[in-house]
Amino acid sequence: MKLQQLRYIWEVTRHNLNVSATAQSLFTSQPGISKQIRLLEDELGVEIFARSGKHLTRVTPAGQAIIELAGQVLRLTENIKEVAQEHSDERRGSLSIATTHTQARYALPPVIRDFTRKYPDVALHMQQGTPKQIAQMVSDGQADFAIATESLELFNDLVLLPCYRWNRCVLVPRGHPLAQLETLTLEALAAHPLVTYVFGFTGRSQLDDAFRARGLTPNVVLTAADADVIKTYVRLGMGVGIVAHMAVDPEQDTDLVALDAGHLFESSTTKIGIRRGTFMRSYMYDFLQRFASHLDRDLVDAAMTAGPRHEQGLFESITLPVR
Amino acid sequence: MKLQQLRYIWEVTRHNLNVSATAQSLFTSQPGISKQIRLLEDELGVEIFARSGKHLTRVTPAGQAIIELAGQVLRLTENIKEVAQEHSDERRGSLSIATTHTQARYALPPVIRDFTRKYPDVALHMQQGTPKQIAQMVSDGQADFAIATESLELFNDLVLLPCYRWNRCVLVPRGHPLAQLETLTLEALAAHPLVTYVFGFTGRSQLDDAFRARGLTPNVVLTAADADVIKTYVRLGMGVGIVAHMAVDPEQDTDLVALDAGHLFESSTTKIGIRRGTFMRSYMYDFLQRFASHLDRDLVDAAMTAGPRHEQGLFESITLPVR
DNA sequence: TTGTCTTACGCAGATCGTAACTATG
DNA sequence: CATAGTTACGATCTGCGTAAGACAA
Repeated sequence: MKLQQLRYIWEVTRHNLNVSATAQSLFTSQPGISKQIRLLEDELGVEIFARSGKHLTRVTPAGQAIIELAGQVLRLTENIKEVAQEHSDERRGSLSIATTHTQARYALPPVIRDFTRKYPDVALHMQQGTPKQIAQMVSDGQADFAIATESLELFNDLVLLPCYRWNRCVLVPRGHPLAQLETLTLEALAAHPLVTYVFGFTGRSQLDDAFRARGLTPNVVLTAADADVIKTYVRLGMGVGIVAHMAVDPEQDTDLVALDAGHLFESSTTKIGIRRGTFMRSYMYDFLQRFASHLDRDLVDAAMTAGPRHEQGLFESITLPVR
Repeated sequence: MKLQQLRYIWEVTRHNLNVSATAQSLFTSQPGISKQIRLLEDELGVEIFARSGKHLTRVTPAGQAIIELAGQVLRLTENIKEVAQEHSDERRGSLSIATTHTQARYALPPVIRDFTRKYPDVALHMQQGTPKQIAQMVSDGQADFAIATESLELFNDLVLLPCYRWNRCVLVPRGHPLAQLETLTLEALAAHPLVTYVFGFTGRSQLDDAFRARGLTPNVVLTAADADVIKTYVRLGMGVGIVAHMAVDPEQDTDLVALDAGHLFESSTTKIGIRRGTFMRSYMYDFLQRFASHLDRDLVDAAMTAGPRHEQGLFESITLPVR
């Protein structure tokens, strides 16, 4: 059994059992992979992939279990490399952050700026995606941190670190009737066409919940994955925008009026998800604390080593900042 | 990074950093190991072992972490092999049981007999040792099951499965004054020289506790690791024996009188310890249930996947058999 | 001086890529 | 007929063993 063989079966599975495509992505030859897989199967005495003729059609039950274990092995070898790098040069390495537009655009910039300044030799990758995509990326080891408000709890191999709470603003053009109201209500909102986040993004579910709880059906005419797009359509007069409070820029958005909506909706909590078992580089701890100052090393370590679904208790006594 | 390199650093550590001895135990050459370790260190860019001149003197901090991870990798590769074998031939394999004399001599024989009859192609190894030794063996992966009454809880990488409860008998030669008493008391026992188990064996601690709780100091004149030796000395008139109830054979021990002592001592619980993360072969589940019928597959799986120190709750509602 | 690791060197086996072949859809 | 996997073969690399050298206890 070779590490490469384990890598091959893992990668072939990730490429929908297409050996040729796997070979391309690994910059090696297709026969090489085929042969190594055969050799592994011979050594183990089990078929890992079921073949119909010359095509790999599916993973055998034994293969399921073996590939799962192979994945664990590969992640551990990654950890070994990380440990080695940490001890050879603790300021050099890489950090891959998967996140949503909202975080990337409004929450992360100052943190990223300071971080790259302090760690010029840490290669920083930022990948954008839907909350589910980014959670999947971290779960698969393609990224180190998932930063989002939604969907992270669906993956139970992720440790979730709550970072901050936030609430919403209603955005209207100057002179809009809603801006004249003394107190904003859900009923008033429901009377207007709305422009807000796509479902599955940026606390959209809390928004729907609030309307439903009052028996109202909001008239959402347009949804977008990010606040910049939403603002654009509010400016066009398509409707009333509902965005995260942090997405309002008092300097840039002078043509719009932002009405606080904290009393209308439950606040949402933005979290960082990290794969359980990930080796944490020192600069990773540093990043976490820069993003959310209560996330000190001890707390993070405690959360990472706590059993699945046990880590939330650690945060009960902590008051999260509100943004 | 190669699996062999990880195996080498792991084994070298287990052999007190003696490369030559490691090479011998692995039936390979010493330069081969040295070179592979060097190659691994070069690749990782960290020293794993600190050297003074040409001798490996200690493990570096980075090495500590790397070796720990390497161990996990190696255990996972073992699991892969087990999975493969389970799927290629679920009746062939091996089972290594580490246990104490008491279990091997009195509790296990019928189970072993039936088991080997049903699984002739499972190579059964039985290793005897002190409770601490056998727990260490399972923790190190040298054995699959640790069966004992004591010390297993000291290793928190073991899942503990309670099997049965048992109590003690007092053994005296025919005609001994204690045999005439209507009810046996601790005070009466304390008045006689005692022969019983060595500390750390077979529930010895419960025995000491009982005397101490009554403010008595037992006069233990002789201790042994097994009941056969104890009986021998009881026969020689050296003292009164206190052994596990199951160690008394009504047919063989006709020259001795066994007085039940269940009312004098707290009962002890014999447990099976299994390393967390071990892949369980189907015959292993079968063995467990033959040894303790309440240990069905679901219960064992639940205990194995429960977090450290959480598995005990699973057994709270189960009444263990008494032997 | 003994035990132990390192360096040097050569062989056997393994890996990988190219190219030709074959089966599937 | 195009796509994808297998077989065949040769160049290269790697791992391992022997033998000789170097350093500590």
